[in-house]
Amino acid sequence: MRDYNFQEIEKKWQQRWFDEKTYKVVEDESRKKFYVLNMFPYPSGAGLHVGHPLGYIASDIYARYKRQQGYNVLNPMGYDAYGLPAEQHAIKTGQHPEISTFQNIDRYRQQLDKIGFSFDWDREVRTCTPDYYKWTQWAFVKMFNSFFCNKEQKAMPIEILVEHFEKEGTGDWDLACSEPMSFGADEWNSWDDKRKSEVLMNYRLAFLGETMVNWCPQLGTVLANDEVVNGVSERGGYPVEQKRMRQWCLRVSAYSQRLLDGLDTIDWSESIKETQRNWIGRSEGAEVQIRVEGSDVVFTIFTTRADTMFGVTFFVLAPESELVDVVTTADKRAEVDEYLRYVKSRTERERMIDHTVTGVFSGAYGINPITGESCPIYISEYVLAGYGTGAIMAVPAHDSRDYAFAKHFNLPIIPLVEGADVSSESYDAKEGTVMNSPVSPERCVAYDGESLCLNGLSVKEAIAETKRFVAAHNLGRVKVNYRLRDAIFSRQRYWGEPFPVYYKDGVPTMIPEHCLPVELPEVERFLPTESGEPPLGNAQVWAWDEVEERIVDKALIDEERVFPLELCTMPGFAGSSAYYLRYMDPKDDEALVSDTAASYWQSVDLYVGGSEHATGHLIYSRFWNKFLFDLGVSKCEEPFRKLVNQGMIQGWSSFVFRLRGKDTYVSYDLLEVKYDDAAKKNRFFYEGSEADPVYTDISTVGGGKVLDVEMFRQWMPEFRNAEMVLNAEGQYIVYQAIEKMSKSKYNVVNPDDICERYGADTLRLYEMFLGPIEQAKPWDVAGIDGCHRFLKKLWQLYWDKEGNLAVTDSEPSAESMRSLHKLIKKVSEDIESFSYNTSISAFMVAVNELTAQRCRDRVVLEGLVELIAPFAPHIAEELWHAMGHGSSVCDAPWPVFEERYMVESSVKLGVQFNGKVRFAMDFAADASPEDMVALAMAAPEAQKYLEGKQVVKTIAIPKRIVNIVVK
RNA sequence: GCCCAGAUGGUGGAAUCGGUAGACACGAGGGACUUAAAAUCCCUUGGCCAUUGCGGCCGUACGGGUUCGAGUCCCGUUCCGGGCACCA
Repeated sequence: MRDYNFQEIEKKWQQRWFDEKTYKVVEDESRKKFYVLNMFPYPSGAGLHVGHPLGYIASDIYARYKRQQGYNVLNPMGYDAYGLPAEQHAIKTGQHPEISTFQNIDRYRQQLDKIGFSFDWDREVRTCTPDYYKWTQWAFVKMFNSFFCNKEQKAMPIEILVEHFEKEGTGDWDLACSEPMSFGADEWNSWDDKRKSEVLMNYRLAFLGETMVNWCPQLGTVLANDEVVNGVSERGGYPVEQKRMRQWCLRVSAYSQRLLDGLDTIDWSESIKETQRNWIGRSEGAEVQIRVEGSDVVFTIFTTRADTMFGVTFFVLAPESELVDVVTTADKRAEVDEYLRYVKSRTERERMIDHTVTGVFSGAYGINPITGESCPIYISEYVLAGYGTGAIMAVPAHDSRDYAFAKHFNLPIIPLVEGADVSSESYDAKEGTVMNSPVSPERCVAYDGESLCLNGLSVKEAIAETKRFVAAHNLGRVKVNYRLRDAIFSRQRYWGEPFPVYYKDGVPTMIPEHCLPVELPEVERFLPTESGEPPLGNAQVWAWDEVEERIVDKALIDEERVFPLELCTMPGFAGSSAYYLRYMDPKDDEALVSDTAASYWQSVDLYVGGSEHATGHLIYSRFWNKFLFDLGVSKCEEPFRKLVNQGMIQGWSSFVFRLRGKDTYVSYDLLEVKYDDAAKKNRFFYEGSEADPVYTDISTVGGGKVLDVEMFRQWMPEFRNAEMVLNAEGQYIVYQAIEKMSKSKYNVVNPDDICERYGADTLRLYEMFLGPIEQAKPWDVAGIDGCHRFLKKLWQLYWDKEGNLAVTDSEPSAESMRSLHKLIKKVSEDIESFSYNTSISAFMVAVNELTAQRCRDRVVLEGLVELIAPFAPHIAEELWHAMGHGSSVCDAPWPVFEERYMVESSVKLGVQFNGKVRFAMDFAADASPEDMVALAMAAPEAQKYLEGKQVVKTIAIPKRIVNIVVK
């Protein structure tokens, strides 16, 4: 017997793959390409845990499978190296974040190398290196120099817009913008450069905008919408407040429709597409102009329920709306100001949780253009400034929020749908027949002799009719609104891409493309400056010399040629938005990606990563790609054709219980557990005194939740002299809970330890065997022995008792060939559908069958190695070479399934009577339904079901089923 | 509240087209080998009844329906997970 020495085998082949650059890939027009990509990791200080490789293994299997099928497979890896943890580490230790980041990257690389991935490391990218972020800055400059035409639905160079303005002013062009503007050519031509640049800012895809932002005081920076969860920061959980600030933004909203439409063309899970659809939040409606009574002021409201205009009893403005100031009457000023102060005092989180009705009357009235009636204008925080126009018409009968407001302020409620009972709640459904629209003919204004009447129509018809009426008589327009907002692109941080921007007389100006990259300057301190500037304010050499085109000392700033540079840096998603394009051509100095490389690789065929990026990276990346597609750089409208979301692997956290104020720890089974309703958690008591749960490292806990007391005492000094209260069996039982793997929870399982003990191939197999790839599951080491045993059995197929290769060139038996081809079929199908867990089961069955058959035939055993190679590449490589092959098994052809080996002379089928299976019997494989029925009825087992009964019906499907219905 | 995805043994999970439910693995129990342990191998393992007779009944969250036949399709209910949420 030859032992399966996995440590030796894996070390040997990993070295060979490295030395021979087995996984290096080059463009080759003669072969079909396939692009596999993992979401690249942020290299954290905690290193890799067993959850990280899950997706990498799944995609590696697919990549290796495709390569064996003859595809030219691109399977790169890199690092998302900019991030907050490295900066916070730097603030704490004074060490430059680049040092700790690069250390972490080295550690990741070592850990990844032990698992045997087929990455082409020559294509590695790191978002924090200047040769990489040069292209992040470049894309930003391109966005700055672009506008978006709504009619063409694409980005175009800003020069075209300037030319248009010079000739026609705004004209009839429909443009994506921050604020709608209207001016003539004369007006434009009369403006100075500063004014022109301000106006252009309204249209640029990367623009400096004065907007409400999520400001996080604790982090000292603004955050994008997807970085704020439940009103607190995603990282750290700090409160977030709304603040008006001048920030760089990306006009992601311009691409709303394309981002939505693209979802129908890509192979992503329905749930993640739905998440993105929600996030984009398209709603079709109408904008209607409302004139303020007794003045020329006109404001616009947005509604999706145009049909309810006859039920409007008041209007509401968002407290942040500029209109508040305009409409408020003198006598209400004090009240309104007080209300605005109250709104400002509330945090985003308070506003989200607490929905009590608040608001104030502005003193003004708006005229409903349909009824001609005046309704009071209120100000309330339930109307959001950032959506629609920041103003609404309130229809309490058919909107629950308006209803609550109307009840609170005693405003009238007019029902508009037949049979709707609005005595205790609003009727929000868009169903039913419209009435009261109008109540009487005189309560309706005629335009050009036509007045609106909706009575008798269905709600849906009424919506369409009102939209038509409003548009036809210039009372407003049909409008599509999106919830998706522009991305705030500035971060008041150090460890990120610097902006290629300087301020010339306060006008933001791009640094010329040929001067990129603008490298991140050195600073003394990574904290904001004393005057409150972002950390880059600490940099001394941080000013732009326009004549010499280089970065110079700040002290040289003058009015002619040296100007201050932007102090903010770009957010985390900047570097991760186009990295898949850079992998195609990572060393190119002339372009983000060369035209040839982009044309060859097109887009990512398979993208694997976590679903937590659904509203962040996966939206930004699609936006970024669409922009680059408009530029002609990217060759595909969508960057990721197929997306697979791997589930998180959770850890088992273990707790011991410390008596409050003592160094005594009580076994879990001795405690009394009480549920505290107020705190919504369990509390634990021992002999009347309370015990607090304390994390203990999972390595201190053995099977059966028994704590190794000695190990526990040695684990941390604070437990050295711990007194342990044991149960009757003399054991200390811990409490365990499933949580996300995290360093601070001491529940991290490290892949290195598994590789050490069982080998990388076992780890790969086991992670895939754990269950469906998309599903979250706790890491449970218990099952790993099964996968390890399987590899040992596989190994034994190839060696005889003396340890020599046992493979022979004999003619394989029909049953061995059947076992093999059954496996080929199953595994090929499973890989295509990412059902790796079931293909591993199929391998186990096949190996058991071949062992029982004492199969030694080369044809079968080589086929087996070819099939297992993507899953367990090390053992496959070893066996492949042992069987006399010189080249790597990763270039071995993928076996082709042949139906002829599956042919069986007979099939075993269940025979049913009245739909229940009663017995099984053999039928000829080509038996006709009639023969099958006859044979089944003649069988001795059948007699007791036929006895005294009449056959009503027979159903027989060859190779499937025989059913006989009797009565 | 709206949208999406789920619920199968002690556990992870199979059943890909409506056709023998529980593959495969873990755990558990029993046995072989061994001084012993580890390793390895064999048997049993959804529930209940019968187990000196090869068998019977029930069973895929719950209640209905379609069908010769339903884990799978349809209607309703409950529960768990995820997303969105004063978005007009």
